[in-house]
Amino acid sequence: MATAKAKAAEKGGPAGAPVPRRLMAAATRLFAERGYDRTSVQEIVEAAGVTKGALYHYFGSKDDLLHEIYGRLLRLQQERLDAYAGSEAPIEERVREAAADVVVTTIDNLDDAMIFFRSMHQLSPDKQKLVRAERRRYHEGFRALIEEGQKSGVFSTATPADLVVDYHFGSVHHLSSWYRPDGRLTPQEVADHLADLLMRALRP
Amino acid sequence: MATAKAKAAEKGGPAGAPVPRRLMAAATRLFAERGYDRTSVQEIVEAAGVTKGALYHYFGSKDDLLHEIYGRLLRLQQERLDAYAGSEAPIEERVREAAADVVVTTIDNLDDAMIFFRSMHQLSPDKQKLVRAERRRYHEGFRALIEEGQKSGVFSTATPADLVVDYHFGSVHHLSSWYRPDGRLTPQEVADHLADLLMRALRP
Amino acid sequence: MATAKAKAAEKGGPAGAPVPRRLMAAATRLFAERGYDRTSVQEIVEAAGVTKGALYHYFGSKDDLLHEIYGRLLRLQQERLDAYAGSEAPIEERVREAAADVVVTTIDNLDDAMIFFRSMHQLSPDKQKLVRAERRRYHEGFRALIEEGQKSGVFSTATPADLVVDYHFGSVHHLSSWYRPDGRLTPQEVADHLADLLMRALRP
Amino acid sequence: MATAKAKAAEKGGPAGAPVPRRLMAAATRLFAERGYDRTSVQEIVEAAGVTKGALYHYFGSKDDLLHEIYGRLLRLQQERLDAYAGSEAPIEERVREAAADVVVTTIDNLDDAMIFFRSMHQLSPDKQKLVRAERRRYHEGFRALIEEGQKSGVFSTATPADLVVDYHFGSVHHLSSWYRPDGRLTPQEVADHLADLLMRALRP
DNA sequence: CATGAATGAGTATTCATTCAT
DNA sequence: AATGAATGAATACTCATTCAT
Repeated sequence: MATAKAKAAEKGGPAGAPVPRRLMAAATRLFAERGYDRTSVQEIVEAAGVTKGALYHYFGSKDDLLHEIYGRLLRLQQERLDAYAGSEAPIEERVREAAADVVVTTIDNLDDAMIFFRSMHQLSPDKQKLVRAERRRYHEGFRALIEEGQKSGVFSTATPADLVVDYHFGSVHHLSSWYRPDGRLTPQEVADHLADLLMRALRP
Repeated sequence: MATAKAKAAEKGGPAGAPVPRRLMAAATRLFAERGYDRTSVQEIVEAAGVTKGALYHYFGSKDDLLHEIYGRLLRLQQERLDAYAGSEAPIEERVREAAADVVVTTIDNLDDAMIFFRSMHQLSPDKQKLVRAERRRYHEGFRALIEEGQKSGVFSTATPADLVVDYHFGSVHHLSSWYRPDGRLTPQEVADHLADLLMRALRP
Repeated sequence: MATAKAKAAEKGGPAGAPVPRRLMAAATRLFAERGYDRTSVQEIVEAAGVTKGALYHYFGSKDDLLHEIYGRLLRLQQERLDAYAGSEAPIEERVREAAADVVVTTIDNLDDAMIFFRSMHQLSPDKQKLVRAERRRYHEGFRALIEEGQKSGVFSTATPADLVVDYHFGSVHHLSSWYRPDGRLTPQEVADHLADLLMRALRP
Repeated sequence: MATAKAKAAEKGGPAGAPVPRRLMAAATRLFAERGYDRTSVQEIVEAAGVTKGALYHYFGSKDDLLHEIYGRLLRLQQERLDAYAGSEAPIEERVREAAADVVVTTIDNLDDAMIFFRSMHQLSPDKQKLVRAERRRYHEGFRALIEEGQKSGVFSTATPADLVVDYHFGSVHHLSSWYRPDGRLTPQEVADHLADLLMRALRP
């Protein structure tokens, strides 16, 4: 039975995975499909094969599910940015790799990302504040890299670093509006192109 | 009273402006403030100083108000893009100006833009299809400009034109997430910076 | 039809009476029968022959219905007390009559009274505050009468007037716990007995 | 640890007292604070520092806790009334002392009393019947004392004994609505005043 | 043109209780 | 004796929309 559980849990699938994981998987899929407010708690628990009581046993509110989805994506991206920031590679390389990496991980978690950009404002005000604070931390980490490149002369200083970050992340956010897994380009190709555009824009 | 009307009508304000305009103004403000689904029809009619009957006299549904907001913004931007596309100026200049202009008009209509990016998926499927088609037309108009520059050799062909357009428009969509009217930069300055980043990225 | 309405409205009956009155009548009966919290909004609207939407069109919440029931009783009793307070009769007579009258009107509105004493604490805190303030005003009006009698020497001063009022009103509150319309004594007989007990206790 | 237990057990406190007692103490406090229906089983077990399983091990239902609170108070008051009834003192003295005593014990157990008068109707019908029967027994015991006084001529027969009992017990029930431990009068003073009012009302 | 009372299906959330361990 | 995950039915409340006037 332990092995059955382990097997089914691979993707948070409905069979024998732990209930909270099943709920998160169902919520993520449904929020991405029809949006947060168009998804009822009833639909989530039906998709997860549990009852409402079980959901509220693990999550305080529908809002909590949304917040957890954000947390999952934010933690992942922050972790990866930290790795690039702390690397020994030349700044130009670190920025290019970080810029491409965030594209790849966004595409790999496109449902989470779509939910993020569409539904953040439906979070309760206090949770929204928390998310914004974490988001800002991420933004500032990236900005620090850009500024480092500008100070060392490998990047143009024509544009304030803040704007550069917003420019790049606008395109990252936008991915969930147009990227289709069955499209012409692989995630890595898209990532390389977008990172390339950023690097070219930063040439002195 | 005629003067009072004229005065209040400046911004679609509540006093004596035509009822449909007052409804649109109220809906736009409220949708931007609290989101489409968090705004009730009751709140809209109260803010507009009319009754529900009046709203349903002019608009078929709440959904229609949203669709109308989209139409207003899309028509404006398409019009302006067409002007740049049809101009006699060198291609580089036309792209730079179009790229900057869409930033300025987006900031000038930041409420509309915020609603656009947050609430498009809350439109009814058929209206969503309509909007997407118009959006695609706009996208293709812009892509044609990029391709013209690539063919004539003034823009690098390293990145497919489609991706370039998505890159730039990602940052335009993103504006409503970070731009604040009381911020450091004027709309025109932001527009110049973002257009500059695009042009630098396109350098051969 | 206007006459039909008028006829049916006599007791707030369900037939043609105005919807708010029908709702109040249904709520009063059900709250008295099974208590506030054991009565669902669904049951109220069914008993009134309307839909939930109609209830919430006229009342902001279930709580509002309760508050309105209190208001109705409080206004009635305050009005009558004011009449006795302002009368020209000798103080002893005024107190006896007021003391008896509150018993009669309590019995005449026994459902309201029962709801009052059982369910007041289930009101929202702010509404509870309002009710308590009005109740205190009533209490103080009655206390003033007692004190007037004490000062003029017709009532004993052995007991503080406050306690006297609480003593009498305890028995008034208690009425809904034991009085049955089909019992041995008429409302007026009960009232006379209780007023008599008060007057005897107040003899110097 | 044994001493810690002993200390905390003084008031049925949470530390080391037996689990059922801790549950009763927590339930009593919470029911008095926010009412029976506004208190969840979860809150009770948290306040008692145990789990739901433990509660249902000792009590059949939430309802049982309420019933037990009633039983505790009723047993105490019946016991004390029986003592006065069986005493050798003159009837006037026995009534005065019983009337005062029930006031003191009500104030000493004000939480129990408040729960009693507010929440009796929230008991299940059959338990309610039981409680009412015990209450009636108490009422009749007190009435017998009044009647004894009336027959022996020391009390007026102007008022039926039943009504006299209801008059006095109305004020006892009412205590939990106004008595505050930090008020002007001690429990004994209040008791003396209320007993005095009763005795004065009964003067022939 | 405009009203606003009324609808009815829908929403998130709560909670006493059970039961496998 | 005790846990705590899970149930499932019930709850108050919302809201876009309709329609007789």
